[in-house]
Amino acid sequence: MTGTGVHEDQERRKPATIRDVAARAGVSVATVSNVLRGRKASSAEVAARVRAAAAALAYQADRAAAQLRTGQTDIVAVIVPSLDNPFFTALVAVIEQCARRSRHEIIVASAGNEPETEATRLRALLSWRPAGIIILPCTDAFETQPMLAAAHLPYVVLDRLPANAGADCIGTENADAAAGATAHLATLGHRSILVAASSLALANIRERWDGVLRACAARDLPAPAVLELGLGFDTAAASLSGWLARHARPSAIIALTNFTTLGVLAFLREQGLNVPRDVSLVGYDDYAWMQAATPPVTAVRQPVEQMAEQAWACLLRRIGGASGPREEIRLACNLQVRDSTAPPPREPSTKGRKR
Amino acid sequence: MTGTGVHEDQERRKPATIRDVAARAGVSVATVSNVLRGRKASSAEVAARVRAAAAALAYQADRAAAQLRTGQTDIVAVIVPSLDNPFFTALVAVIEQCARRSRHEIIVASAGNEPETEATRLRALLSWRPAGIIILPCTDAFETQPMLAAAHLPYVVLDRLPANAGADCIGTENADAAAGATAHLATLGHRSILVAASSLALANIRERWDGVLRACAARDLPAPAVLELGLGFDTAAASLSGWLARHARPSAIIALTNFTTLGVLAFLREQGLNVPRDVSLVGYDDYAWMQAATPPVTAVRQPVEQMAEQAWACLLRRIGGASGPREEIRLACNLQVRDSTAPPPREPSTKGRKR
DNA sequence: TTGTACGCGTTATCAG
DNA sequence: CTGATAACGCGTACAA
Repeated sequence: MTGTGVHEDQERRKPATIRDVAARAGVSVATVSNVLRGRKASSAEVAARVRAAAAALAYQADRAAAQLRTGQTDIVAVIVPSLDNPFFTALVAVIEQCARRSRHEIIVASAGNEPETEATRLRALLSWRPAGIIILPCTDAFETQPMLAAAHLPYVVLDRLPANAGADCIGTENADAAAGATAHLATLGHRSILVAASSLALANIRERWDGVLRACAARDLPAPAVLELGLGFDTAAASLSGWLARHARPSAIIALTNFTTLGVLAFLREQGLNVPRDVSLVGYDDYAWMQAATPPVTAVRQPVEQMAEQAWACLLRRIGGASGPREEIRLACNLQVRDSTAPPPREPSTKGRKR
Repeated sequence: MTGTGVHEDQERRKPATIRDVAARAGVSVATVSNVLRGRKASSAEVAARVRAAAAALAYQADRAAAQLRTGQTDIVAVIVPSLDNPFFTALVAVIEQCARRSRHEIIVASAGNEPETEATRLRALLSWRPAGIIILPCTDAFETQPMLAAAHLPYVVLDRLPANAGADCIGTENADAAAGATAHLATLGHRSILVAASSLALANIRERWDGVLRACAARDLPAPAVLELGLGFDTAAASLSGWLARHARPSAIIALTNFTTLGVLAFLREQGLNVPRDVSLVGYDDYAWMQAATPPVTAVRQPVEQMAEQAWACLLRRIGGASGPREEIRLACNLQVRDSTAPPPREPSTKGRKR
C-alpha cells in the first residue's frame, strides 16, 4: 500500500528515548542518565545493563532536550564571507579539527559576501544558542557587530579586522607581509611595480597596499600603481588588459589575494607574457597549485593553521570565562620565494629609469 | 570588580524567552507564538504590540525548545570525507545554497578520511535529529551504512557510490568520462599512456580506470600502466619518479583526481619535462587554477553544481515522503580541452610502435 | 485569546 | 551509597 519499494526500511521511526532505555534495562531514567554521563556512580552490574540497553537501542541523547535542560551547549558557530574561497574553507577545516579535539560541535554559515545575508545567517545561528562565535566579517563596516554584542556571548573576529570589532581579533601582519614582498622585488631591481588588489574597501587589502607603499618609500622607489580587480577571479583579465592599454607594462606585479593571483596569472598567459622573464609575479596565499605551476609562484604564505588555532584558543578562553581586555593578535606571514620572480628585463625598466 | 576590561558587555546574559515577550506585550505566550509564527490570526493591534516587544528584546525562539516540542527539524546533516579537498568543499558550498533556498539548516562534519571518525561523527550528527543526511562515504565499504539504516531517516549517497548504498545515489559517469579523456589522447596519436590514480580501492577511481581500459581496448591500444599515488598530493612526485626510473616515459598521463593532477604537474615540472611537448596531460576536476596554469590544463570537468543540486532535490523528495524504489543518478562529465594535450613527441612514441 | 499539557533529558530531592 | 521520583527548561498546539 504505502511504498513497496526498497525504501521500506527508511520510514520515519522515532529514535529511542531515555525512557526506552530505562525500561529495557529495568531501571529509572535517572540511573540511565547517571550511568551514561558518568555523574553519579552506579553498581557495575546496573551500569552494564544500562549500557547494553543503550547500545541495543542505538540510543543517543537528543541534543535539543539536553541543551534545553542544561542551558548550555557545546556548539560554536562559524560565519565566513563565502565558502567558494579556499582560504576560508581552509580556515574552517582547521577550526573543525580544533572543535573535535575539545569536544565541540561547529555549525558553519556563509554570508555569500553580502552584509544582509550575514545578518540573516547570524540571526539563524544565534537561535542555536551557541557557546561562542567565530566570525569573518564580509565587510569592514561589520554591520552585524551590534547584533553580536547584543547577544552577549563570546565571539572572536578572524582575518578581517574591522575598527569596531568589539572583541578579540586574530589577523595577520598584512602590511609587513606586503612590504616583504615588495622588498623582495626591489632587491631584484624592480622599480615599476603594479599592485593587483581585490578591493581597497577591505581593511586587509588596504593594509597590504600600505605595506607596499611603505616599502617603496623606504627605498625611494616610485609609488606603484594599484588596480582593483574585484572579488571574483574571472573579471581580472579584462581589467588588467584595459589598464595595460593605457600604461607602460610594469616589470613586476604583486597580487594581494589568491583570486587576484589567479587572475593575473591567467591574464599574463593570455597575453603571451613569460613569467618571470617579461614580468615577475608575487602571489598571495600559498596553495598546492602554486608549487605545481610553471613556474612555481613566489607567494606570501598566511599562517592559516595558526590563525584558526589562535582564534579557537582565544574563543575557548572567553567561553571559559576569561575577562581580560580584548586582545588583538597579528600573526606573521612569510614569503615563499620560488621561480616567478627574477630581475627585471633590460628594456622596459631602463626606459623608465629617469622617471 | 569582575573584569574591568572591554569585555564587560560580553558577560553571559540569558536571551529573552517567549515569556519575556508575552509579559512585555501584555499577552499570553500562546499569542506570542501565534503572532510570530503566523499560525492563528490575531488582531492587528495585538500583533503589532507583540512584534514590537519581540523586536525590543531581540527575541529569537530557541531552536532546542521548538524542535523538542514539534519533533521535527529543518536540519540536514552533511558528512564528507575531508574538508581539505576543494572538490568536497565545492559540493558543500552548493548544498549550503540549496539549503538556504528551501529554508533548511545544514550541519557539516568531516570524516577525516577515516571510517572510524566517520562513524563517530555520524553518531554525533544523529543527535541533532536531522530531517535527512547527505553522505559521501570515505570508503567503498561504507561502514556506516548499517548505522544510517538503523536511524530510519532519509539519506542520499553522493559522489562515492558503494555497492551497499541502500538509498538514493548521485554520482558521475566515471567510466565514460575517463574513456573520453583516453579517446582524446588516442585521437592525438598517443599509444603509451600512464594513468595516475589516487587509490584503486575507491569505486570511483576503479570506474575511471575501467573507462580508460575500455577506450584503449576499443582502439587496440596497449593497456596503459596505472600508478596509485595516494590521497595527498605531496607523495605523488616520489612515486612517479620511482616508477619512471624503471619504465619508459609515457607520451601522455591521465590523472584521475584533482590531487593527482597537481602531483603529476609538480613532478613533470621538477623533472624539467615540458607539457605538452614531452608529455601530454589530462587532469581531473576543473578548477580555476587549471585555466591559469601554463599551459592551461585539459581536464575532465565534473558537474559539481548538478551533483549537489540533484542530491538535494532527491533528499527533499524523500523527506517529503516519496517512497518509490531507490534511484541511482549518474551525471555526465565533459572534457575541457585546453593546451596540455598535443600529439606525442616523435622519438619515444615511435620506439614502441611495433609493441 | 488564553491556559496548560506535552516533549525529553537532567538534576535536585528523597527513599531505601 | 544506590536508585527512584518529580520538577524544570521553553516553545507549541489543543482545548477551553
